[in-house]
Amino acid sequence: MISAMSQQPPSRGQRRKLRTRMALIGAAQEIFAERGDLEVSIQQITEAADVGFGTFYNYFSSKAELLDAAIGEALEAHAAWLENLLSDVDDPAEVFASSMRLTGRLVRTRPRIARVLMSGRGALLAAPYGHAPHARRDIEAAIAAGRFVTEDIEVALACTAGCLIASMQLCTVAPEASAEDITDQTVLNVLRMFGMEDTEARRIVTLPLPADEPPSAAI
Amino acid sequence: MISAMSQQPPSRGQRRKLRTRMALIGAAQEIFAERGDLEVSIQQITEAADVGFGTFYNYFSSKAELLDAAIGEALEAHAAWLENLLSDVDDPAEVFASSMRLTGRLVRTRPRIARVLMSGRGALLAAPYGHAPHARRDIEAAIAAGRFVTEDIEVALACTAGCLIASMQLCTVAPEASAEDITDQTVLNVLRMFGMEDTEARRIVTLPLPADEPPSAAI
DNA sequence: ATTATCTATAGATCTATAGATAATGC
DNA sequence: ATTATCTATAGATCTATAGATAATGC
Repeated sequence: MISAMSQQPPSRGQRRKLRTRMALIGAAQEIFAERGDLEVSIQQITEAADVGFGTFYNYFSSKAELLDAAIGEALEAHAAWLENLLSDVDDPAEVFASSMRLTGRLVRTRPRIARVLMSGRGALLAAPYGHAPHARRDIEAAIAAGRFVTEDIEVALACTAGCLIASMQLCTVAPEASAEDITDQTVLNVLRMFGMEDTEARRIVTLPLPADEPPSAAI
Repeated sequence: MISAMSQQPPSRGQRRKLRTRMALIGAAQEIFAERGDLEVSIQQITEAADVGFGTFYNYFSSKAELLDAAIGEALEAHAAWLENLLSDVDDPAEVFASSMRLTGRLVRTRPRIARVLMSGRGALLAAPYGHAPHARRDIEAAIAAGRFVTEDIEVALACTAGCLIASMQLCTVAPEASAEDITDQTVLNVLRMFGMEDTEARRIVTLPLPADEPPSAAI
């Protein structure tokens, strides 16, 4: 493939293209996070991204296409961020729980990316990319290690995503509530759902979390 | 209040107004269920509802207002349907579980209303109307009866809604899967989340359900 | 007579493209 | 010389309203 052959560092032009693309995606993420929907004109998007109107069509052929790219980018950045923060944790149950706890806290620490993850058309743990495959792998490893019990892993994954997104929405509508408390309570509920005994579940949701660095400069 | 004073049966004109209003709401529900969003012109809505274009503005001043009314109507109809079907069940844990099991099955039996409930801006169990207050009351009664254990009822309600909606979405993307199995597995997970012991939880999710009559003629 | 509904349309968008300008690569 | 970006605009929407028509109530 051409991309595998050209191992040159990206030229100035390629960097410029990437910057323009990310400006459009970033503007879309911001608008999507604020209004929950892309009910804006392409002109408003290009203005927010500070690029010429016609430039939009050099990158995307419709608003929906930009929206998909914006959600996909947020999911990938989120997965990479978690992967990086938790790379040295061995216990899959702990990786699973800490990933949820870190994600829930984003509602306060990085509200825009949190809103994209929440809305993201329910793709947070259902998509075949982003963090979803990691979460599935953690659940399977925890089952193999005898730490989780569940009958159907697809249903378990859906319930996990549903609990997390719903509790993030709860944090959003109650701005004065503690997102840490709500999130950790949610994770405790999920661990109980997986048949984990109470003392061990409580230990896992009170472990110290790694320092929360922004997932990417994009959003 | 005037509405309390006028106990006359509705006149022909009032019935006509209600019909027109419900035609608009029904068309919006249908379109919303199909596309997941109201990205349609008012003209297309009025055409689907088979009313004149200008009539729209006799009832709603914007598309968003119609959308809110459409979601609210679906939530109310759904709550009334469950209330009616389960009115003679005493055990709150059973009412709670059967409500979830009936709702999940709507994905197959009444896909349009199911999609409105799923999308409904996460309001299925978070709104101050519809089925949400009933579910909260059932959880509280089950706690009082010592059948459920949970630390925070708001979080518990959010997790319940999240699991149900996520599993309904799972049923939607896997049309060949058994919605009964997925839904009952989900309810089992939720009951486990509420600290219910396994044998009792399994008994409750295998109880016979009342016959599934449509919630209303509107959708 | 009153009230709801329909038809027609003005004015305000919004999209997609064509052609001009600016930046990059050799 | 090539490629990306910008500006300007034609054509196609879409919204909101005004005025005409049809249905209801007395």
